[in-house]
Amino acid sequence: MRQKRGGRAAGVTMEDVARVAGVSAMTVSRVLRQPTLVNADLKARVEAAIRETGYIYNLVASSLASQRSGIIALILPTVASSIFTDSVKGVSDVARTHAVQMIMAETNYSPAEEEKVIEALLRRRPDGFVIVGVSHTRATRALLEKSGVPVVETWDSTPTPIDSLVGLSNFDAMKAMTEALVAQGFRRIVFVGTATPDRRAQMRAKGYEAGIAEAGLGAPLILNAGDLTSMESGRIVAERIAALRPRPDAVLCLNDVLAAGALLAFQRMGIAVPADIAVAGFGGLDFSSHLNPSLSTVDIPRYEMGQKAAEMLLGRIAGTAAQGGTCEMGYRIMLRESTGGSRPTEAKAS
Amino acid sequence: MRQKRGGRAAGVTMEDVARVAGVSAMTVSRVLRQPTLVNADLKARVEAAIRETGYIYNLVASSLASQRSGIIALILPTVASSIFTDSVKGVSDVARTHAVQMIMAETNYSPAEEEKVIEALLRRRPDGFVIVGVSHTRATRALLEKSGVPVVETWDSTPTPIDSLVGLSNFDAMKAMTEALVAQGFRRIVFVGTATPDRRAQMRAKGYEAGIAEAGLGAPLILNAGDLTSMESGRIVAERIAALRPRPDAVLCLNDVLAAGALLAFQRMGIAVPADIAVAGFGGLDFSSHLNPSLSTVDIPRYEMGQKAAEMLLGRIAGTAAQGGTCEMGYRIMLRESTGGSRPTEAKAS
DNA sequence: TTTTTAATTGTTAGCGCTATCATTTGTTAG
DNA sequence: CTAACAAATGATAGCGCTAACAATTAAAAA
Repeated sequence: MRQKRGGRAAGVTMEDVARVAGVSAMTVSRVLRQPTLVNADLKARVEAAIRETGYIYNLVASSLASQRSGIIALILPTVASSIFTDSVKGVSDVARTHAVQMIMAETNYSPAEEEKVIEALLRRRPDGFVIVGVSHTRATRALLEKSGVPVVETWDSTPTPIDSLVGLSNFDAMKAMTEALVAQGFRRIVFVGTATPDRRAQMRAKGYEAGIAEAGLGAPLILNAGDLTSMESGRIVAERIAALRPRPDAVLCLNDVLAAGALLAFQRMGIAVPADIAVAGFGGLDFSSHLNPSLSTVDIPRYEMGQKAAEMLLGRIAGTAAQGGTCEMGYRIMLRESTGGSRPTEAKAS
Repeated sequence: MRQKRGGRAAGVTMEDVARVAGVSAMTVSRVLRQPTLVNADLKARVEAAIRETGYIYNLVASSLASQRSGIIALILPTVASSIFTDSVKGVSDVARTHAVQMIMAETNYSPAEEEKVIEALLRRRPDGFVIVGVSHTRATRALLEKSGVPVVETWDSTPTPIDSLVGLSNFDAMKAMTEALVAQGFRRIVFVGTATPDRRAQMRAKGYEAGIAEAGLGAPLILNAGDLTSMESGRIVAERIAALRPRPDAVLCLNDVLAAGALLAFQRMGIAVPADIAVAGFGGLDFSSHLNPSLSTVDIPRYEMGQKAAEMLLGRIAGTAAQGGTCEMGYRIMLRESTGGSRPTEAKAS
């Protein structure tokens, strides 16, 4: 530790290592970043000096000098939800293998907050963004476009991504599930959404409506579970549904968490699933298949979406991928016990 | 956009803003960081210039110059687990209100990986660390101590923290739950742990053993659920337990995920919970209270632990808190239907 | 042997900010 | 009216690294 400029303590620098190894700082830098360019003996000497001094490379200085932060930013609606954790892991795993660090921020499903969060992250000069969702404020889009930072949007679909897209058609997927329920013989299918005006949620609701309309089942019936996606919300909505007359024969939920909450609440009320009422969810979360009865759901490749998005982003950063790249992910309709399909019926899409 | 040094494109800098506003760069910096030191007119002029130029503050340069990154690092065993998401949110919420960004990394329950991860994060010069767990390699500890970066450990307890601690006694908590089960009349209580040699897991197992020993119930019985904590592991272990003769009358699991997996598996096998066998978990996860029967568990203040850890860390960073600060969090034994307590019995601790 | 070329290392000049001190201007006290 | 002080702004010198180029040396070609 040396004292510098007004007594500020500083750690070991590359210069210190260079002095110990008897080389220039640039050579130390090369050993760390392009070791093949350095003669083996010198390299060994430098590595010994690094160990001896306990030097820790300073990525802050490196980022400033190289104009590359080695950080990718991940923007999601919320970090405290089992729905996105697998996608986070997908991004994180890919990032790690490429020696890139990931920094996360949440928008709470609000485009305005998203704008703030993205602006804040831009100050760190990330090399790229993975953003969940395709619905942004005009300013957010302008900000990202002006910054010139590669962006991959995901978990939704659009013909006009900011940059690149790992798409998922929430509309198609939910419509397919609705059709599957109709095919199973259900006629009074109620949809459970949220009050939050989130595009992905809306697309799922619309998919349901389209499925109902095409089946000629009359007016769709949508209930909102409140702002929060939680089992508790599912429970509360289940109570409202139980009071409906005539009672629906199936409940299709925006996601598996709501569906599980509803399913368990019905059971607690003495309403048999699926005998009295069927329940289906969306998301293919791990616990769905373990419930009794097992929960029918739309399985989506959450981990793979994160993975794919990160790979695409790294391609854009490296310059090997062109702007406008798009990749549509599929989904699988998993009909399980909660909708009467006792054998694991599976339909594949895309 | 200007072209500089070999055609590299550069964005708007503070210098550009200063020129437009007709002030020095230093004044722009002050407007952004210590606005009270700047005359109101000038401030307005600078702010206008910022808007006009679309300037985005560069935290990389700021970090280098100020020796403060405005980043806190959070080290956890895994990001893809519902167990830690609330703690993450706790840290993240506090960080946000202090204009600090959080960067996360996972260790996969491996001290060796933790060492690597911490070294990698140290390169970003974070202002502090929140680390889940108190068990580290010698090198990790040395690294952190040498770096002089404030550290708050959490989710476990120790008399010798690296720096500060937001503690949780896994031993006490699990022992208390064991005693509660004994008090409910259970006599053949089996414990389900994991094969992973994780200190928190071990402490819980020891807590169970101590509870069994003190109750004079003979030899403890521990089964390992495999490496992964998942409902599937719980299911598999439940099958092994169902085959035991004489059959245990209660199953105490390392965490709620395993417990839920076991509970649901028992039901599927036609083994009634709690009539044939009781089940209890650990963690107080959201879904536990929604299961049928509702799952008895040890509720721990996950969100608050994250919050407290972050607050403590920020205090250390600001220099208002001394090293060695410790804060022990409590737990609550939640006896619910899965152990026969139909009324919500609650015992508080600490 | 001399020239050309490649491989290796070093030198220089920043990257875009901020700590520190110096300077200027305005206020208050003597 | 001037000295003494406070408040507001600016000038300077880095923070610790790397891009770009220069210099040196060794190997290959002529």
